[in-house]
Amino acid sequence: MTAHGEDVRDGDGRAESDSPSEPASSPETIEVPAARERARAIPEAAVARLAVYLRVLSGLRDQDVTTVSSDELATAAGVNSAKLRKDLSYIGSYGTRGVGYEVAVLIGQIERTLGLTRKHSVAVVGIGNLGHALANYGGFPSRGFPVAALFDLDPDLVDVPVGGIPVSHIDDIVEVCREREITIGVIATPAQGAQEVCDRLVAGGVTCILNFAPVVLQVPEDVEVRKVDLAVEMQILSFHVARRQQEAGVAGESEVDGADIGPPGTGVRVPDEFDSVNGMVERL
Amino acid sequence: MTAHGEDVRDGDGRAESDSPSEPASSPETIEVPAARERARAIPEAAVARLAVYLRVLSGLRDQDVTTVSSDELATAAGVNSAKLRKDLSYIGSYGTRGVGYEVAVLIGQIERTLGLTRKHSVAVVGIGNLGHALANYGGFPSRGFPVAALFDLDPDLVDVPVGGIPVSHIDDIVEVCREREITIGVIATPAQGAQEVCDRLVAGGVTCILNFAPVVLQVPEDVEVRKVDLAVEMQILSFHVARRQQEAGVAGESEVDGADIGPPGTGVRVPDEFDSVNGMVERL
DNA sequence: GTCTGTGAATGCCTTCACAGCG
DNA sequence: CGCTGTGAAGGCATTCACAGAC
Repeated sequence: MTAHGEDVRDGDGRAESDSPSEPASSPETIEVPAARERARAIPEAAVARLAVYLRVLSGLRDQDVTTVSSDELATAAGVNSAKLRKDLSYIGSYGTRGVGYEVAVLIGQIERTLGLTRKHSVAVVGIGNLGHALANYGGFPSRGFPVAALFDLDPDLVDVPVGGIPVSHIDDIVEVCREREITIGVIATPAQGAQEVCDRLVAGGVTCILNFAPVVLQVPEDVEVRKVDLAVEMQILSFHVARRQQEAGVAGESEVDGADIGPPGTGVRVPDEFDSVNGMVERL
Repeated sequence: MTAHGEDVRDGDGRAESDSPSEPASSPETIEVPAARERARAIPEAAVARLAVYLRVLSGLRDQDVTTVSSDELATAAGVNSAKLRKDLSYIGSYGTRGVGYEVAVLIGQIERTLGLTRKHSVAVVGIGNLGHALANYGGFPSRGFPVAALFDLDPDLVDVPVGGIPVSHIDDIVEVCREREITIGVIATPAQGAQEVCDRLVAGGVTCILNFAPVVLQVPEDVEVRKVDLAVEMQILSFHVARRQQEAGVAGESEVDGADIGPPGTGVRVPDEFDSVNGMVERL
């Protein structure tokens, strides 16, 4: 999403996803600006796939491919061609019957639809392992997502530049986000601080949040949250392993080696919460 | 949804998601073992949420809460109570009418359903930032996901222990996975090597893969893949920013500052591919 | 003939609403 | 009377299948 969805969407939802996210539809707005309102009409699931098509198309462009059919593109993106055509139809008719799509045109239209023609300044909160990675990644700024602010709680980290940007203290989230016009906040903190951080980001004018902390964030309805939860992903995989084993004959009920995780339910209390797959995201 | 999601992914998401993932239903199998076949019947989206409920329930247990109603649990998990009850109904009837659910019982049943009563040895491939984080995270082994193998291409890393486990060379994936009975493979490499790595994991007997590389992996149908794609997540958020701005009056068409990302379609070629949000996952 | 674009059909998931148990 | 469990209804998303442009 999401899978997870995404979902949600779920994901995911995906998706998966699928994955995550809660659309919250407002049926009060009447159809008026037609063309402008089009965005509204694109299903969440389709939006997620458009991003995938965009990546594939970029790859094709790099190989100097100028034209592609729905079948080729669909295969490369891992979907069937009917779905792909329907997805593309939401953003308009840019193909040529009997031929296919022009790669450059399609890239342009998808970028426009996804709002990638505009800069989206990003703030990363929680400069642990993942935070570091995000801050250092050069592909972000070049793709329209400049990382413009970093935050952490640790005084030892404050003012230390990571990926060229000095880390600010969490207490300054609101004012720094306001100043630097941050639109997207990435929460890479442990579970405990996440809601607090989220509140501050929202107070600082951030309307979109990507949450790696294993908590369900409470936000006003005009704020969009997407969640990436490794614990959930692992457990979904676990479910599929289990299912497959059941199917493949009850005989295969091998408990691997006696090493049980402890009687579920009453079981041995585990250090703490899968909670933090996000602990993994903590200080290195 | 991420949500995987997909999304499933999404939604997701997704699924979800939402996200990600492709169920691939086989309608040939006839209903026979009823109870055993139950797992089959649980919707993918519900499985993702069960993992969320499990986390919330663990939190409640830690606070010594012994009983919880569908309403309380639903609120804490960020879903509505009808959905939660339906999800729980897929795994059986463990509530008490007029009262609610016993926390311990529910935890046990969800763990059983998700196959968490069994160990799932994990291999992490690509010991960059994210790989490091995963290898170091103590919550994995304690929750039934022992990280039992690490792989990287870099000779400088081979034999260096990370999180207590020495890194093996990518060339040895097949035999090491066989030996250590790895069931879940996590791909945290850049895009280029991902398919190759995936093939080796599969050859080594891995049936479930969590993929962080921005590529659509090709796998046999008996292998389950979940994808986590930051690029997609960011772009979905971007879409929502764009949509919101359109809604909030056309006037607000502020291009922030003239800094465009370059004419989409024909645009300035960007370093390379959002491709690797995964670059972020590369060597620190 | 090829391949896109799209109404119509199908199937999945969510939501409703209430019967039934404690 | 409260809260669970669940059939039935409704809403989305995917898939089908074909008309129409090239």
